[in-house]
Parts: sequence; structure tokens; C-alpha cells
Amino acid sequence: MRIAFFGTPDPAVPALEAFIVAEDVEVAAVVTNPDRPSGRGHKLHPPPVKVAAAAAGVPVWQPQRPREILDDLRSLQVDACAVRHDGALLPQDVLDAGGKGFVNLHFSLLPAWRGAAPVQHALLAGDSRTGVTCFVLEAGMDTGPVLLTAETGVTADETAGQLIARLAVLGAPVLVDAVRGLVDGSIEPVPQDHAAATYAPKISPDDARLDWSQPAAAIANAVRAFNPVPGAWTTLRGDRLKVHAVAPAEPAGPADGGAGSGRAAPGSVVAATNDGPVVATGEGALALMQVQPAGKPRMTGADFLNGYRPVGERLG
RNA sequence: CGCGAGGUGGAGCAGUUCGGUAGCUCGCCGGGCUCAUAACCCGGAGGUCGCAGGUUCAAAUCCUGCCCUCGCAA
Repeated sequence: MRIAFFGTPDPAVPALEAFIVAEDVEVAAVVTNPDRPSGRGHKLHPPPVKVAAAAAGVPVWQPQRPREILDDLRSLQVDACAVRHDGALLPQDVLDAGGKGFVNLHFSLLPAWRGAAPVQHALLAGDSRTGVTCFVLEAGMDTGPVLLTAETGVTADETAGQLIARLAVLGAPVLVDAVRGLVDGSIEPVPQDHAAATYAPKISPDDARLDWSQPAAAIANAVRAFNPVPGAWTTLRGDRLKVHAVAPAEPAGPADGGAGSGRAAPGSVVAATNDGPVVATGEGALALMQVQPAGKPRMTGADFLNGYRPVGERLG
């Protein structure tokens, strides 16, 4: 069969490579975002999918807008299109030009976590199981009928970056099978239960600011969900402090003659341990295992403690 | 030329404003003590202060150029 592949960032690369390797698949074109200035200093970077496609000798299209490729896509006469994009939306006339349809690989078990950041929201919510869903794109956001799914567990300390990488590998062969099934008619798309849908909007840096008044478990989930991007953060002495990893800690209180002092205010650095500084939260305490002050490389909690001596101060 | 922070023994930091003996918390090595909260006490090694040039009696500190790391923004 003959397909076009749509995708841009790293998590789309395993899926593209699975199609390229498949004997029965011809990848006629890869559609990806234009090279954009990124990183420090406005340097132009090609999207990872472009690099992978170019290495395989597949034609790469980089339209500013999807409609620009409409005529070219029609002329390819593909059997179907494969998409690796969370929260993908394409105009109807483009969808109509994709043979039997566009099959999207989404990183959640739909109808849960429709939208751009499903993995992050699954971790924020503390989900213990997740997976990937291959469905047929419609006009709505992640609303199309489902072809195939694959489930997996979430480990207790897994970060969004780690889980996304895992789902990308897990989902690649599933997407290939789903496209095959759609093209040869062997898989019947099953409508989603729209009443059960939950939503996972894009995460902004503001969302990644930690709220120390929350319970320790919720904060730990947030740290995992926002690692590595945009990075959970708080403030210390007026500057940003990224928090890359935390661990549960004993809420260090004045065990002996503590003068009956109440609980430490959330965000207070209440103690120092071998692991790092211990911070009071709304419920329980957390040790900061790995942090990164603004303008500094990331460092262990213990190193941070030695240089910054934050005990007694308040994080915000 | 997008904005900004920083490079000081092995680690994390102070000292730079106002030039004048290399400091702090750790780690490491040696010795002691020891059923307590990062165990504690004593002693020790280890640094051309990112690189190059300049000013000066004297530069981590002031001037010029360069290299490298990181935060924000996109």
C-alpha cells in the first residue's frame, strides 16, 4: 500500500521508521512542520521527522499550512495517511484527499485525554494505566472512531518524557497495523463513547508552577508530568528554581522540645537530608532530589543544599 | 546580531561595587570518639580564580577580545 506520513517531533520518529521498514508499505511523502528558529540565538532546526525521512530518502514536504499540499496530496493517490500527533486537526478537504482516511496515533486510551498533552495530564491525574489509540481523524479533536489500542502500565516514578518515549515505541507497530486494517477493510472502526471523554489541553509554562499548598503526592505527580518540558518550577530569592525530581520525605518537625510550633508553612524548606532539602507541602513533605536554579546546570538536591543553604527559607 | 544569568581546589557557593594574604558548606586522605536529629571532634592534601592581551608597585576584582555552560522567549 501507498501512504503519506504526517508528524514532526521525536515521538513520531519510531512510527515513521516502522512504515519505512515495512515491506508492504510505500511511504510516498512525509509532511512535517517547516524548519523553525528554536533554541538559544534563533538557530534554525529541522524537525526530527524531517531528519529521519531524509535519511531514508523519502520526499519531505514542509507546508506553512496543511492546505498548501492539497493538490500534491491528491496527485499521490495514496491508500491512506498515517498521523502521529496528539490533538491533531486537519481541514476537511485535506482529510478527503487521504485515500481511505487519516489514521492518527494518540498517546492515551481514548476517549480519555483528548487533546495536545495526554501524557502530561495522565501523570498529573496519577493514572496507573495508559496506552495508545489509533483512530480515524475527523473534524473534531480526537473524536474519530477507534481502530486499535494498546495498553501499558505507568511506573510510579516515570516522567512524561520517559513515558512518551515508551509510548512512541509501543505505538509504532500498532499504527502500521491500524493503517493496514483500514485499507484492507479487516478492522472495523468503533465509535468512541463521547460521554466518557476527558480533555488534555496544552501545558503552558505557567501551568508548571508548583503549588506547595497541594498534597505532596499531587506535587510529585506534577513534577513527573512536567519533566522534561516545560519543567516544574518554583521560586527562591526571586529567581526561578526548576524542580526535576522529588521524593517523599518525613515531615521534619521539631520532634523534641519544639515549643508546640504548628506545621511548617507550605513551601518552607524545613530540613536538610542526604538526599536534599525537605520542603513542607499542604500535606506531607517532599525532598528535592534534583533542581536547577536559573542560569545554572541541573544539580542534585545535596549539591544545591551545600551551595545555597536554603533551610528556613520559603519557596514560592 | 532576540532577552538574561554564570564560569573561583573533586561538587555546590561567597568574595568582584570601593584592586592589597584564597573564604564557606561538602567530598577526599589520616587520626580520635561513638547506641541521637545531613553523626561528632582534631589534623591534612588539593586552586596558573574559563582563555588571551592591557592598565597598575600590586588584578579573582578595572579595561578589551575570545571560548564554554545555563535560564527565558520562540
